[in-house]
Amino acid sequence: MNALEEKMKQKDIDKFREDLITWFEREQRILPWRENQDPYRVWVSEVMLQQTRVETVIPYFQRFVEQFPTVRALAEADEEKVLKAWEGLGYYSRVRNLQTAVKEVNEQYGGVVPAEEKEFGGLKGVGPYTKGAVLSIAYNKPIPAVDGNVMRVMSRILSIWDDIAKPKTRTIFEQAVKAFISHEKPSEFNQGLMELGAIICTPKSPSCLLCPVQHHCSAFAEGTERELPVKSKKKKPGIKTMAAVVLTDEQGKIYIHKRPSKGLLANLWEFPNTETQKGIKTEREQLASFLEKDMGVKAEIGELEGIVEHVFTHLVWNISVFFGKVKQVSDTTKLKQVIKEELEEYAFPVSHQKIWKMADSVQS
DNA sequence: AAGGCGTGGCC
DNA sequence: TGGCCAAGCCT
Repeated sequence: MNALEEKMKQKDIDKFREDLITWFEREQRILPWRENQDPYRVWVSEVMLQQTRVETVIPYFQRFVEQFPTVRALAEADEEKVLKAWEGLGYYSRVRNLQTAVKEVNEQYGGVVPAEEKEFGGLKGVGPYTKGAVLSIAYNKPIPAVDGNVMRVMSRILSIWDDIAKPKTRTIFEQAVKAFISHEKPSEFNQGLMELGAIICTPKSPSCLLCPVQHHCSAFAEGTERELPVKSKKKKPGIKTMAAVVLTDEQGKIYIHKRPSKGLLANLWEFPNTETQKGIKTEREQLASFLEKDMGVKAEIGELEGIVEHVFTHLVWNISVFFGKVKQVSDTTKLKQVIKEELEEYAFPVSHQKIWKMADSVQS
């Protein structure tokens, strides 16, 4: 008898599976990516839903699949437009990886999303969760799709006290789901686990009295549902002080900068900015020096207009915002000059949208 | 293994 | 209001 069978007998597993699927088929939410089983649409939705709430994703998903309806459309699109469609969703490497992967599907698999685990799972940005989710939902493959919901639900069902913040723990849940998953309706089973986690088996205050698998739940029986899952805490983010400038010239052109292709907010656009140090030089002096040495423009910088704070998962930016007038531009400047109306064609992170909003409200 | 990588909503 | 999260992946 293995560890899982000690927790639940095969007969009870059969009943759990049936109860879950019946509930899902009756209670599932109507969502745009559930209109059909198009593997491409399912894939896009799963990537958008990584670490992101359903309500946030819905409008992005609708616009995205309208603009890029097929693998081929996305594969052939300009990265600039793709990033713009993702603007505000966060974790921008997701969409750059998705486009990389879709290009490979277009070229290596004739535009058809591969249904084989090794092929699909080998694509950029497709990890163990996304692989299981897309292949089960779109192709009815009985492959586990273990996300945060599934770990929460199953930790309670089976009373699993391993720390879900540890990468290794996910494999424990994959083994459990392998034993539980329906081979007749793997799509409904996987989605049912996630839907249950989203609607009933919620993190803070689970609705156990409404739960379709309450009588299968070890945590409910023991009254420990609010203590599970166990999740260790992350350290709190450090703070970076920065100075940014909204630069214009006599023709009213605005000067913007493209971020590097790796790292934070890769390939997005921003207003020229630099990290500042407390000490000898003022922020204005540090900014002016940065513009001349690193950006190739000489400018007159005005008084401090305000401060923008932006909180990332792992980092806080405190940005002092200035306005500046460009006096001289080097041939090798790293800044792009655009008119106000063109700004909307470029993808900016929310932090820099806040900077523009501050500038725009002061000017008008 | 642990940390980088966004954002908005909730209490 | 600051901490915690929400359908993870990459290095």
